[in-house]
Amino acid sequence: MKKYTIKDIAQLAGVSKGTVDRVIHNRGNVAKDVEQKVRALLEEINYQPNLLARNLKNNKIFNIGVLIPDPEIDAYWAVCIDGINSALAEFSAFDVRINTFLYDPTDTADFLIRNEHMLETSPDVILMVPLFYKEATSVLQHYQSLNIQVGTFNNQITSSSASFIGQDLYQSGRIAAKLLHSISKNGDMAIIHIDEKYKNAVHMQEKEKGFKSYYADLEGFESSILKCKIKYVETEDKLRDFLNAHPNLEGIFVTNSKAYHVARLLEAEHKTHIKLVGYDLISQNVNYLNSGTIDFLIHQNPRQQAYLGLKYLIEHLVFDKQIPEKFLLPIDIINSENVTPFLRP
Amino acid sequence: MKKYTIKDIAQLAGVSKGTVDRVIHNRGNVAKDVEQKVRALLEEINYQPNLLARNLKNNKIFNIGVLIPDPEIDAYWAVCIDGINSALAEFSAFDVRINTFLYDPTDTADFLIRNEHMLETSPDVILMVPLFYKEATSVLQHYQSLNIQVGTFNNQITSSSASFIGQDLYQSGRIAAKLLHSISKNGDMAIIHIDEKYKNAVHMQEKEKGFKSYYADLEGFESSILKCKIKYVETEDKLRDFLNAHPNLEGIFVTNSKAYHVARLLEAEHKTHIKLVGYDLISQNVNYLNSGTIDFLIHQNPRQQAYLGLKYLIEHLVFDKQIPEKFLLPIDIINSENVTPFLRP
DNA sequence: TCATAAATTGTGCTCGAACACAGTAATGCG
DNA sequence: CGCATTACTGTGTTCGAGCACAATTTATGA
Repeated sequence: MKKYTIKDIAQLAGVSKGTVDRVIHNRGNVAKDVEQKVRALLEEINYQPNLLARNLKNNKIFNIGVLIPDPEIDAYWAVCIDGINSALAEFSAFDVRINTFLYDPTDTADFLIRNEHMLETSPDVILMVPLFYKEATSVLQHYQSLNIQVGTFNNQITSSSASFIGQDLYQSGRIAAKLLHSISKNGDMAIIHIDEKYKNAVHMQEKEKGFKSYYADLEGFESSILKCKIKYVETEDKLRDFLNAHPNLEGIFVTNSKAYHVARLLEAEHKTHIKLVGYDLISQNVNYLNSGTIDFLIHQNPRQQAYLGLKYLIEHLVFDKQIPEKFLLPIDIINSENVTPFLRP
Repeated sequence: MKKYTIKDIAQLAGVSKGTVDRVIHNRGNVAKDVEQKVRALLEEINYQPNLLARNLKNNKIFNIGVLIPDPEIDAYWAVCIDGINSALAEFSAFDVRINTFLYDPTDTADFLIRNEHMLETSPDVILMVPLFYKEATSVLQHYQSLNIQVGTFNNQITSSSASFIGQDLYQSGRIAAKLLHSISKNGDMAIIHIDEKYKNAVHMQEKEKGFKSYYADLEGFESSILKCKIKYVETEDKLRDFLNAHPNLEGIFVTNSKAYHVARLLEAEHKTHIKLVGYDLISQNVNYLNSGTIDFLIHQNPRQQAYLGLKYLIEHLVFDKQIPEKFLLPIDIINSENVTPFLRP
């Protein structure tokens, strides 16, 4: 009934706990027959070391480096801080310290600078959002050569061996399509990419592919899928032109968190009959969700991504647990009626 | 930088660790001035005991009793077992044992019998699904008098002080209404209660209220909200009659996991144009979701409910953490495109 | 004043794993 | 054979909290 300890096994094998310990850690200096005997016993009773005792002894202060975009510059990242704090609170029993470094999500140079700063704190493991593919790739490679475990979220750097937590972007595009299809069957559909200052091109392309694949699979869909790329600065005018140029438009899919720009325009132009699906529960979007101009939002759950990322790293440090190489969160569909619980900290 | 230990505080206060320990645990026998001094120090440096060390010493085997409906009788509960196992795996570092007792969800007497069996294992804490209000109330009262902490999920027994994890049923009714409203605007709506053998009447009523409240808040909704109560045994015929009696029906809301019965009939009667929203990701429902006959399912997340319930109890036992009195999970909207990740174990 | 009780404080052991180091047995070699 | 080297094994300390018990100081009463 009670859990077996090293002492128990030593007794059963008729040796001392030192010997059992040597076997467990493959530290040699054990006679072959004794080793086999002990190993057989360990196997038989499925010995699990007491992690509390192990960790009590190795009472190391773990230092975790966190490198994420600055929420002051893009509010999307604010909830990540919550997620990180949740994970920290959960493991407050252990001596885990974090150093958070915020970088400007519009500035690749800043990313590299902050990364240098982080490196100076000599972190044991690292959690980061690798927004910039090229820069992140080399940075991640560097960490691999330093043998520092890195967890990433939001953006997957496929060239790297770092663990990743995020969502299936292709599938989320399909979900958007399914939602638009279920609320407006006949007219044209538009995919609108509103460019952010930093390159999220891969993100948006994946979503577009998913969106298109849904309609391609559909039998009997006669209307067309339009596409519109807009630079952040020219949003208003170009969007208005686009809307006027396509009077048959019935649904719009905005591939990032900027759906509120479209919503604002739809209200101004009295075209709120056009269905609108976007991403992310930032306050501007939620307002338009509640007013009915945005119909659905897809929740990328950055809070949970950060939380899980940190949790996996801590459990790896503290309990030697394996970090899943890739974990895709379920994709939440949000409308005005279920949004509230998703907003709480 | 390093975490403070009792020894550190003792040194700072110029006393022995025994005295500090007495202050921390209010065990008295400490001079008033010394106590104040130590207390001030504890406050100042925000002393947090090393939970590893604490738990290493108190190496007690915790015994958790779990009382839930038998998944063999109602498959809905199968995922709860997964959730429980997840929580156990997460805390495998601690000596936490569970004894699971499965009761027949159609049989109040069986609930009481299994409860007796559980009681015989003298559990430290209990996790249960209190399906039957009357029986559960008295059982919970008994546990309260025995000073055994109980966590409940799925069904809230308002008369009890046991902690509860579940969902806002009223709100989930509103969500169903919003979904149906967004995919079919003009025709009549029906709320269908398919009676299960056990009384989930409160559940279904709350959902109905929420559903109605959504349409009541709506301006310019002219059609009617119909209602249909069906006993499990008479499903087919009565449903068919109901459908034929209401040719203007455009949407159906099934208030429990039995939407697949309606879906089967809709397919048989070639009335799949009628929109259908139901509950729970059981395989029959998921099949109809994928075939398109069910449009949305609302996910009550029983797996997460069980997981969280057990997690809270374990953290209470192991870390003395407070158990939230009531925790309402966010309500997930599921369609055919986002269902897959929600099904994994 | 001194014995004794009461109040207060300090010491030392425990939990289980990890590891350093001491101890013992076996073998090699001149 | 004797001494050294290797091969193996056992002992004891550490981590931090908790608690029993010993030790010390202070108060009380005759």
